[in-house]
Amino acid sequence: MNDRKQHVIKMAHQLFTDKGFQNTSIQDILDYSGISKGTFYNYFSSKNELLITLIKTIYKQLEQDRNELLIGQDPSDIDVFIKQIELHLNTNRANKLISLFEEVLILNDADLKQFIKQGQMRILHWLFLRFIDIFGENKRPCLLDCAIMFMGILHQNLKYQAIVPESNASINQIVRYSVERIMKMVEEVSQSGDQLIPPELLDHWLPDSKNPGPAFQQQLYHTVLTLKKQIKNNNEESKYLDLLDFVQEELLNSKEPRKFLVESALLSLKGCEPSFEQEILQNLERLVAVFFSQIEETS
Amino acid sequence: MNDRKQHVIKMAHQLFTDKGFQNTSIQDILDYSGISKGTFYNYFSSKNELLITLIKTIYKQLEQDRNELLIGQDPSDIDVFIKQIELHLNTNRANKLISLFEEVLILNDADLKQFIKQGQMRILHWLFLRFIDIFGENKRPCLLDCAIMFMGILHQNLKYQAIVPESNASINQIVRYSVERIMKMVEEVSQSGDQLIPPELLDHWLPDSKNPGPAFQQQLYHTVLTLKKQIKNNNEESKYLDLLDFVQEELLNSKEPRKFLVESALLSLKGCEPSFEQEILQNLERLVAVFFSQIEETS
DNA sequence: TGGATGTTATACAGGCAGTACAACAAACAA
DNA sequence: TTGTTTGTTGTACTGCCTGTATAACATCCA
Repeated sequence: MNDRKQHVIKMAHQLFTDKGFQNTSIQDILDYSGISKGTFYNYFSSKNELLITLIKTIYKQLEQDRNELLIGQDPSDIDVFIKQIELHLNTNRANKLISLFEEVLILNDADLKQFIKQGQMRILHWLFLRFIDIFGENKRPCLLDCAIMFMGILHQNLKYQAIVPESNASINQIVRYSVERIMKMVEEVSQSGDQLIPPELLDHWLPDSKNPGPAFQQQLYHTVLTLKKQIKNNNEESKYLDLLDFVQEELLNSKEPRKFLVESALLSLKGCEPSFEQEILQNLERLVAVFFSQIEETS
Repeated sequence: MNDRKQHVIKMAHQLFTDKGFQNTSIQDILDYSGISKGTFYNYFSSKNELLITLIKTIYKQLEQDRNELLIGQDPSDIDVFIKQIELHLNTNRANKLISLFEEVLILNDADLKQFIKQGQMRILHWLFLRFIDIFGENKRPCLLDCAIMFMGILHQNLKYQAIVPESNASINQIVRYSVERIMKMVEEVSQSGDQLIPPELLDHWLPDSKNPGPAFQQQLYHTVLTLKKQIKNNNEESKYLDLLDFVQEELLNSKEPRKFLVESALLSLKGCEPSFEQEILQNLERLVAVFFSQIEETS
């Protein structure tokens, strides 16, 4: 990435943590980082896209650091787990990521929402896998529930601890307290046999990068179908049908999907706007974007 | 409140739940409710103020309904508690309050933030008092922590349940599951003796409780509850229970509370002095006095 | 009948996001 | 060297938003 672009991201990050995302105007970013409007829109299509790249860089680093803590250690060692959680929390706090996340979830930007939700899903997935390390494969059925509840317990404890006037508890204490609770809870839940969400559902939520998950397949299939129905009356019917088929085929069954071809196809489809409902076409675009972002992450 | 103003609030509420708070412009509200800009700014100083009054009306109703569920019931009955929680969640869902809340917490409006945070504190406080009802005074030291964690568990379970494709779990199941967990957890935590936040801090967070309103309601209801427990062994038990219920009902839900009746009831209660802890009864008297002094002030 | 109060319509100032475009700068190839 | 490409700048513009101001109109009540 460009040095200059990097610099803009850094300055924007500072502004976001100082004044909040919403409360930072693009003009602020321009002034603060000393670039012109034209350049900004050359780098990013919007403030949201800037935020996405910002969060991506932070989290890529975090996941790497977090996994390094595990190298050469016993994965069932609870102290290692606690260290990893603390790393998470400290990163979050240092970058004020939580408030940024919350802020973003409000915005009516589908892309951004999708992106954040996937990030949370990845954390949940990681937590689930670590719980299996720690508590054992035989407790698997209840461990997704427990991972979900652990996030709730931890966040809530942190939130109210922050309000306490003279906060006498360190992050370490809160994490240890929360971990203590979840350890007992895992025992209790696994004995009771209760289950809210079977862990298999994780695969639906978190499409395997190279092998798109069934949920993704279904969504794509459904979207394409809806679009196909809408072009019934068009005179260039077959052309658009072929384009849609191509996109679907390339995403689902090609080993190395060619991004440029798919995007070109989308562009052509857009050219026939009146035939399509705007919303559905945007859905397709979103799906394609999600698909390729996952490809690029893993490579 | 003005009928017209009420109507504006109603229309705005609909727009907010449909399109989100941020995404609804004042112009939208003007068009949708058919008033002019001048009138709007005559009613409210800003969109934020409108939101505050909106949330206030909803929550006033909710707290009343929620407390009514308890009248004449055993306060330690877990099923009553579950019903109250469900009422909360259903109201939240029906009004899309949660997203509104989250949305608001972002905005850089200090008033609004304060208002919402106090609302959350009130819920937490209520939860804490209910936990004392349910689990007993002797577990008090850990019950604020448990109330906090219960909120985390419940919200997180709901959040991820909502993502499940074919949500086969009802709200009732989720609440029951969460309550089951917290019950076991209370036992565990109270035995371990761990504590994160001492319950005394609640008083620091909450605004002064002298002024009536929701805080007053909670105090009243809790005082009455404590008294009820103390008369368990009395031979004229039912009579005193009825008296207490009457006082609570008259203060909270009557449009024109009859002072003479309430005071007569207090006198009768005093007649059975040995059964009551002096201090608690005086609390009740003080609350009643405060209540009527406020009534007389405003009339 | 006349004043108080509430309401409307409209114009206006100031701020924001995003687009468009002409002019400039630096790198690079022939 | 010259011409081209590519990135950058500054500025102007559209369109949407909030919040203020005000003249004209409506309604109620004494």
